[in-house]
Amino acid sequence: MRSSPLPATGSEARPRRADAERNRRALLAAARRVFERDGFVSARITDIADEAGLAHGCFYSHFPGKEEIFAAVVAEVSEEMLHPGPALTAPAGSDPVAVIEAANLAYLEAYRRNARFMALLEQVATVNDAFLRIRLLTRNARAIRRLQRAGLADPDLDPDLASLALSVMVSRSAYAAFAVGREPVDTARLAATLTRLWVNSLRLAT
Amino acid sequence: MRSSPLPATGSEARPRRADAERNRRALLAAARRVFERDGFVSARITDIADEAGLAHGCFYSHFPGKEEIFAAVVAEVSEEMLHPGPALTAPAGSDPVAVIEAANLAYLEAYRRNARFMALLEQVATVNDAFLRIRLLTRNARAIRRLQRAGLADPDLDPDLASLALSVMVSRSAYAAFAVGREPVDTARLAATLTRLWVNSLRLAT
Amino acid sequence: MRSSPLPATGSEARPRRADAERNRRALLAAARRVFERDGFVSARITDIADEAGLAHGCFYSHFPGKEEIFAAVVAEVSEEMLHPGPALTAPAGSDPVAVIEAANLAYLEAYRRNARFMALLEQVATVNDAFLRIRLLTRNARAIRRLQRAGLADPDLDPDLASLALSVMVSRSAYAAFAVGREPVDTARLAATLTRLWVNSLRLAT
Amino acid sequence: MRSSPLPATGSEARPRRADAERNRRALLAAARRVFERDGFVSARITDIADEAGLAHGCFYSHFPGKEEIFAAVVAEVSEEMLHPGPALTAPAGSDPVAVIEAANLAYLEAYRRNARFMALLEQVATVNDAFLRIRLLTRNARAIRRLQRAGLADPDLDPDLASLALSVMVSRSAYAAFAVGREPVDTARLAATLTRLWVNSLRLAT
DNA sequence: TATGAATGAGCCTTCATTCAT
DNA sequence: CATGAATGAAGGCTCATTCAT
Repeated sequence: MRSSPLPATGSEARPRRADAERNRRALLAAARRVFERDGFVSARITDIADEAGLAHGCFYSHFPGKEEIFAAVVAEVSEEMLHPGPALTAPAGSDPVAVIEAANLAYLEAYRRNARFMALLEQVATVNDAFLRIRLLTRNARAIRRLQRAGLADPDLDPDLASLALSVMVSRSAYAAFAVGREPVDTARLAATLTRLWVNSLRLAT
Repeated sequence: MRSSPLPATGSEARPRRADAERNRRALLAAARRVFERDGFVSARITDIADEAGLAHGCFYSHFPGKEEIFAAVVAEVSEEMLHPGPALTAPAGSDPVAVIEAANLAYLEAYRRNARFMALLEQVATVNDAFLRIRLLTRNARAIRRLQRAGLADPDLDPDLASLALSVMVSRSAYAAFAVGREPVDTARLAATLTRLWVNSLRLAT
Repeated sequence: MRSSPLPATGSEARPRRADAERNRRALLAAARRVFERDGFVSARITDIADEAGLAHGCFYSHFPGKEEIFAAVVAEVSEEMLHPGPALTAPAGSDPVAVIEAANLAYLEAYRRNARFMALLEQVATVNDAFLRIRLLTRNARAIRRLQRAGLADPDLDPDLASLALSVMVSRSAYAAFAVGREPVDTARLAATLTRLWVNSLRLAT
Repeated sequence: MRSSPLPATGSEARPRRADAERNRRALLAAARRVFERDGFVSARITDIADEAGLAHGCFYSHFPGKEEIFAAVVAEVSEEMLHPGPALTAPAGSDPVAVIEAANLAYLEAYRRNARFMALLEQVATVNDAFLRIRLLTRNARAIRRLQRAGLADPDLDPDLASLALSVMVSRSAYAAFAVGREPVDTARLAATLTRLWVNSLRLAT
């Protein structure tokens, strides 16, 4: 795995650095595999280092501890999983149903790709994580309010609670379908169902 | 890990000494408090025994280990939490919306009462648990199919996926509202919102 | 062993006492079985009491601890196993070879009957036990000296060391044959061999 | 209890750090002292590590548990104690009595050097150990048969049983003399006695 | 930085012994 | 005396973290 660095002419600094970065990446990738396989609690520093082909003592040159490397893996995965539900903030004039369906489909596909790690996230989710979602919920709630004012959505719904409920409906359905269930689920069919439930529930004019 | 997930509660109900039963109950109550406070993994046998006012060695006279006492606490809580979503199988002739609202409200109230422990359960939930819910989902899916055939529900919905989505919408909203969120949530208002979303999403004739 | 004293007039004294003695015997018998099955170290007070059909707390009404009940079992078995080798102190005029053979045979038979417990004894044998044997050895050594003086035994042998060697030859052969070996050993044949070795080794005039 | 009775000593002979090997040796030496002092059962991992000047956690870097380090000590001692009795398989033409005496003396000396640990071995001896000796016994039994056929040994002896008896006579005399007895025993004198008993008992032509 | 041996806090579990009933 | 629940000392083992090389 390791490439032998160039002989000591005088330039050991650069290959050293390159090795370090490579090892850091190896640890991250190994951590993801180990976390997915063993869960957060059972994952051991030693296992992560072993999986990366490094001595366990080396781990601490790159990460202060298990929580931190977990956070780093979360950050990696989060790039694909930013949106826990379809954003209703599409440009004016676009078909809102199509927008919702596209967002749902994108989310479900991303979830499916990262299903093992997302399952892990659900178990480790802490209060902090939950509050991170609040912004998204607020954004969705604002969109629902706008639709209500425009006479396009059921005016009897509480925008905040409806936003919450529909958001968790999508994310938790993805969890049930991809992280827990064993039988393969037709992603498009699930996306279509979620979109229709969403549209129906808001009584979006179609 | 260990064999019997649910210790036989019935057969040991009549112990030789009343003290023994009292201490068993004390351990159960203490375990619930400790689990809610520290989570399953961090909970220590010693803490549970301490919380119950007993020596830690005594713990093993009543439960084989941490998993078993956890299962016993789960069994206790489960009596209140049997229904993860509103059952659509109300007696014919009753107002379906009222039925749904009543079921939702009952579920949310029960969830709120046991919120701390339910939050714990979500984190410890295993694949097995998920499959236990399938029966309920199947029942709900059947109800949706029946309504569709009767022309009372949106015929374009996939009954199985819709059943899943609405079920997790309710349970996960409860989790977000009572187990994670800090601000008190108006249970009635949440129940009303969930019911309306449910009715709307199925396009139940009202 | 102990005779039950006269009852105190007409009360519960007699059955109580009788019960106590019966339980003491039950514990002794149970202890022997448990020791033979599990060895001294692994034997637990609880197991002995269970085997006797008594509560473990009851054990301490009869014996102070594990060592003491073990000693009591040893005492029981010792009644059959007093002689670790053939005594050479037969009445004058009797055939010495016949005496040796009879003694060996008796010892081997007794060993075979108590083989499981004797095996245990070998493992638990302490320095103290060893010194208990010294008297027997001294007695045998005296006999050898007498035979040497009478010109009936090899005068070049050290009587003390020969006594020791021949004694352990018999007892350890019994151990190997009955306590360790799995195949059944012909006791008579072993006795005959030991006797012949003994006679030969002392060069007893035959 | 655990799987490998003898840890591979050869493959780990060249550790990355010389310290590791030194500490492994320190643990072995410490274990021998602790086992001799406290016996197998009472010996604690902590004591062994303390005796070696190491933290107890470090023990597990070198040995999986108590049984394994004991086996390793046994292996060490066994190099000196391979022969539980004099081998009768001397080259033709050599004086058989001298051969027996030399073998006995060598065995007794080795036993004396390792007396404390041999005493321990006797107590921990299991059925397995006993069967390991069978080969040696078989070899001796063959030698006795050969002597009998050559008219040089008592033809009335059962070769197998005699072989067993004489073997245990030697090993158990060593035990009595060096492991149990407190008074110093003259090794040469004991060897001479055992040899004479051996020669006499087989009626070896001298 | 990489290595991997050493450290030691921490937890689980067993079981002899006590003691109230 | 019998009972069996409670006690708590004792020891095994794990594993995150440190550190000398």
